[in-house]
Parts: sequence; C-alpha cells; structure tokens
Amino acid sequence: MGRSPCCDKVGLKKGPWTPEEDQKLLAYIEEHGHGSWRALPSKAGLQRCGKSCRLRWTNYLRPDIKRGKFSLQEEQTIIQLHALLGNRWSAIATHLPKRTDNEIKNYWNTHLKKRLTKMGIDPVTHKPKNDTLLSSDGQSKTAANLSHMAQWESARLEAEARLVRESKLRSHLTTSSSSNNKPSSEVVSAALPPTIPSSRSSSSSIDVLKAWTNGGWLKSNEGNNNNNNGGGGIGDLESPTSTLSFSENNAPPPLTIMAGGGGGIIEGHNGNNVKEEGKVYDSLHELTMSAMEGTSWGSSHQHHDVIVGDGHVDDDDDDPMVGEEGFTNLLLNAAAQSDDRSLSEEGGGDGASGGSGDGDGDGNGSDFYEDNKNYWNSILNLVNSSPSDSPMF
DNA sequence: AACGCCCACAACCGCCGGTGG
DNA sequence: GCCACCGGCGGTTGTGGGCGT
Repeated sequence: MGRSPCCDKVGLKKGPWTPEEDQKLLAYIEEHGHGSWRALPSKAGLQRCGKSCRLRWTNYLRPDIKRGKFSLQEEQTIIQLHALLGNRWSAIATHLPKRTDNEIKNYWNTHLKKRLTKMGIDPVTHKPKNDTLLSSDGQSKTAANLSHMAQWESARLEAEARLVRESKLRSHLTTSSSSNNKPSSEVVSAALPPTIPSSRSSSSSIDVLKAWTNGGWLKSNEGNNNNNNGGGGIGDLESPTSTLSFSENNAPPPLTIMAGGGGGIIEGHNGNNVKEEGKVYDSLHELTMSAMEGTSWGSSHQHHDVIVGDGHVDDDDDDPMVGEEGFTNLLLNAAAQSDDRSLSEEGGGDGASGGSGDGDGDGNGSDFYEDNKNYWNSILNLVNSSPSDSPMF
C-alpha cells in the first residue's frame, strides 16, 4: 500500500504550469525521453513532482494531442462508448487517439452529460429517465441488464484492444508466426505481445455477439423474469461471451449474468454463484482480436453461424446487420437539435423519448429488439472501425 | 465599473494494480 | 510472500475567464 510520497515533498511547486516550465519539460523529454518520472523533475530542473510532470506531459504537452472543439463524430464516439464502458475514460480515449482521457472526461462532465440530462436522458444508463417508470413489462429492465452486462464485458474488450494496439506500436509486428489454433483464451494471451493475425480466424466470437445483438439471448430470456430475486426480479441474461465455443458444440451457455444493482453476478447453471469475472472475460479475447482487425460486420462475407434464441444455429450469410439508427444515434440527433452549434434551440427531448421506442409500454417487443439490436450494432461497428488507423480520424 | 455567478478546463488527490527487489 | 516503488486511472478541486446584473 505504499503510497508515493513524491508530492508530499515540501518546496515543490503546484498549480498552473508556466511556459518556462513547459519548455523545460518538453526540452528534456524530447532529448532524453521521460524515463523515470520521479527522477525527471530534478534532471529537467523543475520544481515539480514527477506525477505532476507526467500529467502535464500526457494531458497537455504531448505532441500527438489534438486540442480544441470536439467534432460531432467525436461526440458520437464518446456517447456511444460511454454507453458501453461507463466512466472508463482511458478506454474511451483509446478510440479517440488524439484526445486524452482527461479531456474526454472534462468534455463529458461539462457538455455531454448536461446535454443528455437536459434531454431527459440518464447520462449513466443512457436511457430516458422516465423509462424506469414504464418498465413494468420487464423489457426496460432487461435492456438495462443488457446494457450493464455489455458495459462490464466490453470494458475488458477495451483494455485488450488497447493492449493490442500498444503492442502493435511497440514491436512493428513483422512476424507471421501466430496461428490461432489454440483455445480461445490462450490465443490472445499468447498473441498479444508478439503479433496480430492478419486475417480473421475467430469468427465464432463475433458470431456470439452478433447473435446477441440479433436478440437471440434476449429473446430467449423473455418472460423469464421471475426466477431471480436479486435486483428486483430481473430476468436472466446469459452472457454471450461465456459461450465462445458455443457454436462449436451447441452447448447451452454455461454462465448466467443476473442484473444487480451495480454489477453483474455470474451464476453457474448449477446455481452456484461463481463471481469469476475472468471466466466470462476470457471468451472476449477472440472477440477483441476480431474487432481489432477492423472488419466491418455488415460487409463481411465471412460465414457466420448465428445462435438464435432457441439455440439452433442459424446461417446468417445474408448478414442482417443493417441500420445505424440506434438509440444513441437518436440521442445524437436530438442532441444535434439542441446543440448550440445547431440552428434551433433545445428540442425538448422529444427525439430522445421517441428514440426509446419501447417507452410507451405497448408491449411491442419487436420495436424493443430492433432498438437494442441497432443500438449495439452501432456500437459494435464503432468498435470495429476505430483502431488507430481508423478512417474515422 | 464592480460584483457575483457560472462554466470550462487544467491540475491535483487518492487509490489501485503491476512489478521488481 | 512482503514491501516499496511506479505509473495509471477516475474523481474532485482550483482557477481564470465570460457573462449578467
């Protein structure tokens, strides 16, 4: 638990950096690299703690930082990723390569969060605020559950994506040694440092998530809301990521994620609470790898076997992944209307409530599934298309 | 002009995980 | 295994500028 005492030292300067200090720091790092941050200040002649230097560098002085206003596209990225990842700013920042996590965090807190709130959207759940009042049919709860699960799992995806990218940068991957014949969890673990496969080889994980977004698991759990007590009777949602080899052996998912207040509880099918995040996360490795290769699902000609709700394998060569008007996009449309950059004033949030679709509680499940599907399609496409060489930027 | 309020952003703080001795 | 160090992360605070009264 040893906390770094570096900033406790008396005589160290705090507060805003002066141009002179910036210059010193820049000059030093350009010449020597930062090396040990702790040792840097004295070497660079700065009366700052190393931590302060590091923050100044990473958040401000680094040459590959884009400053200034966020574009609408960047806003969209942030909102979508925030819906997925929550306040994992560093993970979000990996999809906005020239923005720092601090900048994104500030922008969220000062702009986007308020905008969503104004529109009647809960900036935490990304759902209309009154949605919870209309959730007697359980659909909204299920959606929240789904969202929660996805946030949880995608967090790992993000982390791994970043690792992959970093290792990619570090070691100009020239080898082609990697094969993906290993079991899923081993594949990426082993492959992370040395190489990235140049071609997709693990479509099964994509299939899994795809099936998920197509409503398979969601539908299969419809009307299954009475068997859990935790969190208020929310139905089970089986984790797609726990079923990586599902399409291979057609076995039912081994794990179930139940909605909880703050995080998912993984429950084994034998009823034991397992609570092993790693087990679920392992199966995301392949997904990460696939996503990192920038493949567009909608245009993929890969043969995808999709597990549909009743458990059979569905050939999905027609790739029904269409439409980008997910919930977040609707949000963004509403946001664009209310944005001060737009011509009109605040739209009153009608776009948002309209975007929820399922909010009126008419029991029309298909709208609900469509919204969810499109929403996640949109996010997944984003994840797919936003490695460092993404055309987005 | 002076004051107060609000906002945006830079910077700090505290905690955590990883790592090496 | 323990401990100290280091770097990273997310939350919070401080500060300066803009704006309204």
